[in-house]
Amino acid sequence: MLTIGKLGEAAGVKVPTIRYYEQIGLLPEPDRSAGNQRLYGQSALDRLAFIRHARELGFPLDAIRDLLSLSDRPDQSCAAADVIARAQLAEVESRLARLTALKGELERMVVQCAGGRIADCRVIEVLGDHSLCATDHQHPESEAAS
Amino acid sequence: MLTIGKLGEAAGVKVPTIRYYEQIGLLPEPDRSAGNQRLYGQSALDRLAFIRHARELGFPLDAIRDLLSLSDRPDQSCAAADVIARAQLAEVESRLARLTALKGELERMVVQCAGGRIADCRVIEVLGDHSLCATDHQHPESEAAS
DNA sequence: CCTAAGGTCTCTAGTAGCTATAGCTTCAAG
DNA sequence: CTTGAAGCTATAGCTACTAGAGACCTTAGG
Repeated sequence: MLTIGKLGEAAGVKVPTIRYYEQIGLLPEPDRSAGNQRLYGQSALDRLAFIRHARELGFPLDAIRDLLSLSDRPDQSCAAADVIARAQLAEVESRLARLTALKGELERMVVQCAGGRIADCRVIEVLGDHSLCATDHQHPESEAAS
Repeated sequence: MLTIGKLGEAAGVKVPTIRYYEQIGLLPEPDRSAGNQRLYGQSALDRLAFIRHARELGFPLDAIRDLLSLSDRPDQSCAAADVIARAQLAEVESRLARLTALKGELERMVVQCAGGRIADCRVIEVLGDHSLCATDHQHPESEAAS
């Protein structure tokens, strides 16, 4: 049996994050010690490692919730899991495309900056005038994972 | 003079977002009509367009705040602006690298899924076992822009 | 001049995915 | 037995907005 600290260490997840996952129902409420401290077994560790790995791959918690409930029913079709993974892949690809365009624009901007006064600064100028841009860079929307 | 709706339309920014920018001090408090409605002039439009463009390029609001105050002092060196832009470029490059790794992993995962039962699903299996991964994909941290 | 529609006002709360703080209790080592 | 680390709950904060409630203003048509 692991305390929450040991569990976090084993799974590479911070302690408050584990409590947060429990709070939002991603992890079941564990048994408690006589002194009311959480105690976890192997299944909690497996589940938390799964969550962490999916987070690393950028899956949102809602998708992870679905994936977890799928993995709890091993006999069903994996089509649903495939759909979720493909959606995540599409999301990553679209973010990649936007970021690539941004990178080009930022590079152009930085390279052209001659290092003089603000009044001549290419960075400030480009920011103030979108028509100086090569692309139509639409907002890079994204998402985090710790 | 523009109402907040016209300003938003002209700059491509939603009305509540403009009020939000005012609230956090990115935009100055504008004059008001007799009926207490905000009225904006050209300078507000320029400033808002600058902000929008910088957001599209992924700059965080704090960086935009700095860039705006730099652009208000045209005679100073643009070194500081250059630093901010280069930091943003570095951030974008690092996100790109992480996303590229994620994309590879997700592709591997999806391609290997044979479409059978959950118990055999490569997607679920890989998520549950990080050692099946090719890379050490560290968390993709990111950031949004509308 | 009146009315109706649509724009604007303020304020509050919600989103994702945590992180941080305060003030307490429990546990393990010495 | 004491002390310091680790745990507990509860609340608030982070980014950058978005959504909603309920009231007020503005303007075009009749």
